Amino acid sequence: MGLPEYNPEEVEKKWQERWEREKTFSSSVDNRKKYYILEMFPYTSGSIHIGHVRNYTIGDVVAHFKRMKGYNVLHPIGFDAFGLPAENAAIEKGVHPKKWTYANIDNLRRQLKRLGFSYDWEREVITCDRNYYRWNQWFFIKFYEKGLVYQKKAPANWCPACSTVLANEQVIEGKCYRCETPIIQKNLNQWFLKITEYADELLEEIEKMDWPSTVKKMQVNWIGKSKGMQIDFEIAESGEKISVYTTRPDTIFGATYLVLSPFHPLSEKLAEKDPLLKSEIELMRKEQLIKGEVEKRGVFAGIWAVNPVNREKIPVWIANYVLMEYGTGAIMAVPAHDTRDFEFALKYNLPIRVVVLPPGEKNPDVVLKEAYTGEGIMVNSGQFNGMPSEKAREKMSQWMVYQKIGIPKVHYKLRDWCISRQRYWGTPIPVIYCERCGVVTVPEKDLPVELPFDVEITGKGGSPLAKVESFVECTCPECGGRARRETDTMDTFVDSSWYFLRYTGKGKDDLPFDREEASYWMPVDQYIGGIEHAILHLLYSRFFTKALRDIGLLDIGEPFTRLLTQGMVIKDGAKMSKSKGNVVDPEMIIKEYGADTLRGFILFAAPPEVDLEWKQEGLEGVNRFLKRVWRLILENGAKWKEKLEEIYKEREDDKDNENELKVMVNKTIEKVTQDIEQRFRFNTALASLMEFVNYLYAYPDKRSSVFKESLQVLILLLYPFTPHIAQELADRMGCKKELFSCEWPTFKRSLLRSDKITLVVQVNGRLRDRLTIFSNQKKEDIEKEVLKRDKVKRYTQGKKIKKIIHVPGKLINIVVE
RNA sequence: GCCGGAGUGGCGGAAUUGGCAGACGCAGUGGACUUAAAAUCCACUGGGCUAUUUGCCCGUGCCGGUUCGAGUCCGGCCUCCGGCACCA
Repeated sequence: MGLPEYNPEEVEKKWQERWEREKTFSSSVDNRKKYYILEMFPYTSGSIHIGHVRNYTIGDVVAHFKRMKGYNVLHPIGFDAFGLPAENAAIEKGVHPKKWTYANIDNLRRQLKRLGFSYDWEREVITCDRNYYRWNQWFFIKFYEKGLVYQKKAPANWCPACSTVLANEQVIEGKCYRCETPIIQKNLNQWFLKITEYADELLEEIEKMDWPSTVKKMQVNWIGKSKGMQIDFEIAESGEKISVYTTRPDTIFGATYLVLSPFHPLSEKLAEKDPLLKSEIELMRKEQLIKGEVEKRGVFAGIWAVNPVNREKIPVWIANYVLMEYGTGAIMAVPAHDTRDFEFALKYNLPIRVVVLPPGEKNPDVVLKEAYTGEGIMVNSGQFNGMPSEKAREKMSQWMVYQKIGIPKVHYKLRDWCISRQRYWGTPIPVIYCERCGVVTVPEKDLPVELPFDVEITGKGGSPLAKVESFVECTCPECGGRARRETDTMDTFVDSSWYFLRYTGKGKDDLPFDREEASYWMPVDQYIGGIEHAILHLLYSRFFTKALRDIGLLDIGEPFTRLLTQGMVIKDGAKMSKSKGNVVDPEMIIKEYGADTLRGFILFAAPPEVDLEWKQEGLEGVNRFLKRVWRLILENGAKWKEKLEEIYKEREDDKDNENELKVMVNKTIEKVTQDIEQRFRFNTALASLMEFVNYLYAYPDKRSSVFKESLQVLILLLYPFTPHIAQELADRMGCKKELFSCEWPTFKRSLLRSDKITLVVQVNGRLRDRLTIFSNQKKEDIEKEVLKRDKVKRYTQGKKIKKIIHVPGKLINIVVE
């Protein structure tokens, strides 16, 4: 036949080299409308895996599409390069973390280029570069000045295996998010970012975001806002105050005892006087430090409190189920209406008094089998008896405020973000401890505090930096006296909280990012990444953006307008992982089938947000499709046209064929456009392209100019998905331009439907017949014709027609009795 | 326990606003080409009853409802997946 065969490796390398040489996808500020598309940058351990390929392919489709739609597209990439794995490699293999990391980056970069992603490589960001992490330090100092950073001694989540502190968000089911070692608590002096200051704003604005509702919900739950009352109880003997926090002030008449956390200051005080109590409290403290549910235990504190609403004397207990970190560290126990209090009261035989009567219940002294936590009618509650509990909640709150017993209070589950890590491979915290001046931040001119290269990493005995004397010992920038440097480094989530801002400028080093460029490009229009970052990274980035706005560096408060969370790639029913041995290496696939086939398959196999089951056979299907496209184009050697016009022409004397082909082309354009633009459904977009190709193969008149233009449309529509083959075929057709600069084909509305339509005919909702009609036929004529059909008569004969439902162009349903 | 999400052929999935269930692809079956294989092309492919086609019945996790019409909406369950979890 003499047609060149499809050789993906040759084609792909040719264009990849050209894209690199000519910096094809480089972008800069201009007067077009901008579009910032971003995928979560890769962590620099090892090599690219299929999950990355999925993430980046989705982004690349959108980037190409938007370019063709005329947007000025920013599509950058970089590397998240600090973190524990680099140190683990050092411990296991004896490689320096820096060498290991940069070697990995070289490999990742090569692999990404081999996949042909349209990145602007001039904007590459590497978070372990001194020119990047110096800005982490600079932000730290700015935040410190603004009061958004503080240090405190606090019990910290400590991972014994990693010998470091972890943030709350990094503790998953009581275990380390990285190594799954059970977490213990340790009291340490640590640095915190005041994310709680933004709790309300983070909560309010999440509602408005075009994000998946699951992610929004997860963040809302994580912030965990609750509205209630802080109520003061008095200790009977001394008149001292104990404040409790409750969301159910309406149940206060049912409070039959009070409970203190074992960490409560009063528990501490009582323990001092009573050695027996002290040992009990210490035991409970230990129990509480174990994450997860522990059997409820408690002890009578030996004192009594007075319920402010009815002056009743109630016992004070200390129990392991009350947390010091939330509310006031003390609660009023209402066993009748709280499941935990109920369980505890049963165990220690404490009184249970019903104050909210469940609907249908008449007896105010009913004996409950379990706590009733719903709403109902108030009983045993003095002047509030007979009121619905929702209303009582409001009235009693007002009354308590008036009586000066309590005040309304809002609490959050969100905690401040602890950023101290006792590790080497991270950003040094720019703080100096001076014997005379105390805590001093490093002056801006001395930044960056550079991470020393010569260090011994053993994984044991605390921070490796603490052992580097040349690093630790320094002079105080204020008094010039002897001082010591902070040896903790920052959580790597700090690095990823602003990298998207760094991309907006090209390597300017007098500022973290150029304000003008940032205000042009930001916010990110579309962000794409794994659902596993729903809380951590996405919440931190939102906080950072707001904090940067408040120190005057940004005009916006939300970094990511639209978010897509892609599903995992699964093989043999499990997430791909080395330990399970079910990993598929993208490079092997590329070698065998080419990058276009890999990209095509991963888009075709499932919608982006759904988990994708890896099936080698499916890959071959997409490869077959690309080969079919290759042959279709080359066999019919059409010439590339500057402007498409034949496919939009409407002519009365069109042959059926021709009209149908035009409809097919226009419908395919519409479908692919909508699937990319509105729905992110690349699987159905590709399916419609496959249908289109099947149709073109079967088309009888392959010499017509409409057919030839159709081939060009096919190439243009295919380009975002499988750019190399599309570009090559366009080139062979004589296209002088790169496809990204070609216009995305439009469709003509009047050509979305052919003259002849197949109408579905139902009788009583059941399909009985099909009828071909002309789109301009009158409604009444169609109905008459339908009723004459044999297949219809069979079901309507001798029956009364009640009504006819006619959905024009779609179906007719004849309803008979 | 609480909060999300999802259940459709042998498989991945499609059906966008309530209107032909199963697009597209995989696997499978039959055929063409071939000395043969690969590649490619063509046809069939949810289940059952019919058996010449026509045709009829059943079918989207289960039970019920709304509607001319339900995979889609409503009520009640079941199962699986994800998140949070002594948060007062």
